Amino acid sequence: MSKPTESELEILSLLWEMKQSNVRQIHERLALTKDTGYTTTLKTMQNMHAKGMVNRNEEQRTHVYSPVTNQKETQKSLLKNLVTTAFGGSAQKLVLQALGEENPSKEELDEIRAFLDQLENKK
Amino acid sequence: MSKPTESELEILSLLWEMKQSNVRQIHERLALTKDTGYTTTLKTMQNMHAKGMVNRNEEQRTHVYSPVTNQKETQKSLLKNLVTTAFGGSAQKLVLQALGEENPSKEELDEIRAFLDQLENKK
DNA sequence: AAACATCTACGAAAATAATCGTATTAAAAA
DNA sequence: TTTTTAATACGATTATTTTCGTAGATGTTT
Repeated sequence: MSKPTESELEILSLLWEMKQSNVRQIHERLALTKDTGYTTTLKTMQNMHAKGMVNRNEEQRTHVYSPVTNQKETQKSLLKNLVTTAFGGSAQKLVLQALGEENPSKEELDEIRAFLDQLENKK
Repeated sequence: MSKPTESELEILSLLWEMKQSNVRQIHERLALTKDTGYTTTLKTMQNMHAKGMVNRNEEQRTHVYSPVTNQKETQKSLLKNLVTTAFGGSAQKLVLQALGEENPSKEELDEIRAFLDQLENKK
């Protein structure tokens, strides 16, 4: 799967959230934060379909789109890409940096600790 | 500072590592992993200079480039961007996902734990 | 049925990124 | 000094992304 562009990722994010959607719904969500035309959204979604990034149900006149890849899959590849290009290949550095910026709550810290323990037990 | 493109980020990474460099050196490093012409590298670096992304010392015929922003700064903004666009704004999710992929060593796990403790003490 | 609204398809334009060829100039070597 | 090497500048080309206008088809309302 090719790396989604910024615009495509915006739409993908909405599709993950909505499971499936037509162009109109996506467009209205986008229009909340972004000044863009309907046909622009349409075209982007058509492009995504042409790239095999989304499924399209054409049974009805109003096509229904859904993501091909799940969110985790995509997040994984984007993360990997960022680690490689910006963190010299070190996921460890990315994690520490992200933690430093995040200002996590006590609960979040504990959740991470639990996860670390779980990782360690696997070994 | 505008978001660097993929090519620009490759070059930035090398500049962070080398502190400063001329075009030739950067190009030779790039050429190890990528089939690209010298003038392509040159042009990209000129573009980066035009965007204010790198400094350029023109005292010598061979110009010397250096990064304007440090690595952390840039990593921070790229991370933030990824969290926003791909992780629905949740840095926590990004951290957990990254940890899951990383398969960290015992030492790395301990380093993260230490960092978590340090974060907690700050509160 | 006529007018209107709302789809998709299609193409084209504008903006951005990536690539490279050529010209020119300065330094180094012969 | 002549030749060769190596640097920058500049423009052009290609590819990709973003954007939108228009046409045509299909519903919906009056």
